[in-house]
Amino acid sequence: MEVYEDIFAKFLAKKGLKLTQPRRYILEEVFEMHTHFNVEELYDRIRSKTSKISMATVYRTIPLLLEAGLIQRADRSEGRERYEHILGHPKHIHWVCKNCGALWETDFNSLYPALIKRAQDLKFKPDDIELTVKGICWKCNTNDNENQSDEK
Amino acid sequence: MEVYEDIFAKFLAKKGLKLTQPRRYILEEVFEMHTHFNVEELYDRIRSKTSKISMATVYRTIPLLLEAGLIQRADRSEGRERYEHILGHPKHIHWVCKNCGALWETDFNSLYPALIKRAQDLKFKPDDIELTVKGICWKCNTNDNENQSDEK
DNA sequence: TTTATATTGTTAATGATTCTCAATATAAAG
DNA sequence: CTTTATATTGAGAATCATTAACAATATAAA
Ligand SMILES: [Mn+2]
Ligand SMILES: [Mn+2]
Ligand SMILES: [Zn+2]
Ligand SMILES: [Zn+2]
Repeated sequence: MEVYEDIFAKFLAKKGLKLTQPRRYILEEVFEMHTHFNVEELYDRIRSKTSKISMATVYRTIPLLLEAGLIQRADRSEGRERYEHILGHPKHIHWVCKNCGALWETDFNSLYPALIKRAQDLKFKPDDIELTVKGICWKCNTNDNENQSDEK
Repeated sequence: MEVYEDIFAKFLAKKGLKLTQPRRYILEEVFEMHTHFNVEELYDRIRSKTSKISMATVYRTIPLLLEAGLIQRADRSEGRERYEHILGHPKHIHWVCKNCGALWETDFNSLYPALIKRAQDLKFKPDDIELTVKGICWKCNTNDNENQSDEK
C-alpha cells in the first residue's frame, strides 16, 4: 500500500468517510501524474482506464484531497483551477513564461527560512506558501530580438 | 490629471483606442478603492455614482488595465477573480488567514532582491511576482484553544 | 439479513465570464 | 457644421466550470 493511500484512508476514517473504489482511482491517478492538472484532465485519464467514475465524484474528491494535504492548488489557466500532488514534491517556486507558457519549478532554498522567520515576526502560523513568478523564460528571451529599443 | 489617467491614456492611444467616459469611471474607481476587489464590486461602486456604465464594459476594461500595468490579479475567492491597483502599492506579500479570512500585506524587503538574484541565475526575466502565504493569523491563533493536543 | 449511513451517477442549476450585435459615440476630414 | 470611418457601448444570449439535488446503490456494523 502506497504512503498516500495510507494517509488518505486515515484522513477519511477520521471523518467517518470511506476509501471507496472511485476515490481510489482518483488518488492513484493523482499520484501517477507528475504535472499540474485540472479536473477534466484527471477525469479523462481515469476514464481511459475504467468507466467506473463520474465527473461529479472527481469534483467532490478534490476538496478532500486538498484537506488531507495530498494535493494543492497550483495555478489557474483559462478559468480552470489546476492542482498538483504534494508527496515527493516539496514546496517549490513556480516560474511561468508569459510568452511560451512553459512552467519551471525550483526549490525555495534560502527563501523558505526567510519566509518562516517573517511569519514568526507576524505571529502568523503559515500553512500553504504559494510563490509564482511570471515573466519571460531564457528561451523566449534569446529568440526574441524585438525587445531591445523601447518604441517607435 | 492623475498619473494613472495619463498612463492609461497613453497606453490606449498607442493601441489606437480612446479614453472614453466609461473607461474613465472605471479607472477612477479602481484607484479610489484601496482593497482587493472583484468585477462586481467595482461595477456596483461605479453604479452607485452613475448609471452610465455596464457590466460588459467593466469586464472588457479589466484586461486593458492589466495590460497597461495599472492593476494586477490579487487572489481568487469563491470562484471570483480579484484585483488591486498597482500605483502607490509596491509589490507586497499577501498573508491570508484560513480561519477568519483576514488579509495582511507586508513588504517583500530582503526577499525581493533574493528572488531577483534567483531569477538571474535562471536567466528568467521576471515581471509579476505573486507571493501568498495562507495560514492562521495571530488573532485566530490566540482565540482558538482547541489546537493544543492532536486528537481524541 | 437488517439497518443506518455514506456514496455515487445523472441531470439540472448556478454563476462568472465572454460573445453577439445593433445603436451610439468619437475624431478626423471635408 | 456635415460626412464618414472606426471604435465603443449596453443588453442580453451563450459558454463553461463548478455545485447542488435526488434517487439508486454500496458499505459496514449490528
Ligand atoms: Mn508545481
Ligand atoms: Mn494586495
Ligand atoms: Zn518562454
Ligand atoms: Zn484569522
